[in-house]
Amino acid sequence: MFKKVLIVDDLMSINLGVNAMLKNGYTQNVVYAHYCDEAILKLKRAEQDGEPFDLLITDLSFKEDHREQKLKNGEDLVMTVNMTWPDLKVIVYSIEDKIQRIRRLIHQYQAKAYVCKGRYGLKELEQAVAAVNKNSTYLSPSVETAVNGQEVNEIDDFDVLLLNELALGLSQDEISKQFKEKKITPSSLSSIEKRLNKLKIQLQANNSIHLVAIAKDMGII
Amino acid sequence: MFKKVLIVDDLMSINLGVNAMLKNGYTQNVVYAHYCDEAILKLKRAEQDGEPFDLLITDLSFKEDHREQKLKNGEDLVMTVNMTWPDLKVIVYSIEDKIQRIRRLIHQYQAKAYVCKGRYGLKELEQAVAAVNKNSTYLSPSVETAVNGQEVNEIDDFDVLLLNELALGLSQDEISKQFKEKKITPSSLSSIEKRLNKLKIQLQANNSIHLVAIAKDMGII
DNA sequence: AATAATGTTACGGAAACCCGTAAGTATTTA
DNA sequence: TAAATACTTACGGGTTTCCGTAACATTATT
Repeated sequence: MFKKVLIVDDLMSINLGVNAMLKNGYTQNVVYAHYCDEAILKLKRAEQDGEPFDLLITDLSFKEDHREQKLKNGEDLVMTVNMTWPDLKVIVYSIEDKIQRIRRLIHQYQAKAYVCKGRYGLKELEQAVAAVNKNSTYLSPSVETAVNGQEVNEIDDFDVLLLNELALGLSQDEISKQFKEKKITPSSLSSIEKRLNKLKIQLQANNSIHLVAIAKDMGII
Repeated sequence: MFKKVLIVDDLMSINLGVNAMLKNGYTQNVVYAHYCDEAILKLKRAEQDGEPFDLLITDLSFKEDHREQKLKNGEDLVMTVNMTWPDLKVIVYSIEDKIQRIRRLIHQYQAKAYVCKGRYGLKELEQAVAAVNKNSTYLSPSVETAVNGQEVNEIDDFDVLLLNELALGLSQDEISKQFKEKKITPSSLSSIEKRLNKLKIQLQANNSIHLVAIAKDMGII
């Protein structure tokens, strides 16, 4: 049983199903938030009142709105939550299926479960809640192997940064200079070439354009 | 009033809300399909039985499955429907917000309405159904201006083809040769360079990598 | 401490890209 | 039909990328 559960999702229709499931044996106290910023506020308030949440279920993608939001998406939210309330258990429930992003959520931001919205989404979410309730973790079968599989990729932060700059239209020379200014190593043109070459082999890209296209498809950038 | 409505969407939870809305004054006969191929079968069957559908509401993105599907996504479905049953009215209801794709759906495949899933999605969908019922059309406010606005872009099929080949990792020279084989004009390296140059100016890209990244973000490819 | 292994930087030449100019071809307009 | 316009192709040369080789620096191993 959970004492208090916070659900963050801007699409009402989905909340309904989740709510029914939770009320059916897992908790009596379900609170909703439709924006990430709103979620943070409710978490803070609950903490101040001495009745903190012990489970957070959140989507990843939120439609933008007229209201300015500090946290633009679920990944920002999970990151912030992990830094501020490291003990709060987090389940991500999203249509998103970019492996790299899911990896980040699980390994870097300590999310306890990741469930793909889909045909069997609700059923899987129920299993996820049960698992987290028992201090275990859960991953949708469709992403399980991909996330826990041996680190075939080994794409680190530097690689991601590099790919991002490339996708922003900077030349390799410009990236080199920029890295030197920001004291990011390695920064030589040669090293950048070498790193891109490694990535091209890993991701089986013919050239830099192909590389960025693949990286975008995989959700690395 | 509609005689028969087909809803295509693999996420049950969303269908519930839509169903409630429709039954509330628009139709008595709502049928569901969870796969695009299944939708086609039901459309054919209904036609054979002399009781064809007169409204189709569909999502765009479908999770893949163990079952092999000919039509992979909603865009394929809308295209096929438009070719096979040009009189069947189509409403697209999706989280997707890539302008170029929506443009294609409306102008090329004759979809009657496009509604963004979101905070006010159900409300907007209701307006869309009402509009289509009166032989009108409907677009979510958030995409309305973008779709109907003067063709700022002017990006044609050739441009899209070109960008696609580029994103697949072909060099400009390879693309030129391929176009010559396939009798696609213009095919000279020079023309391809020129066209890419035009696109870089239009989309404000620094180089080809940047160009492909932008095109992917905009949903052009 | 010496060696090995890995990571970073440097350099040179071939290939690809970028960009301007201009000639040739097709279409439109007067 | 002739002139004007737009489109396609060709070419040259500077820039960037690509790829191999190799020197230098740092870390790990024995």
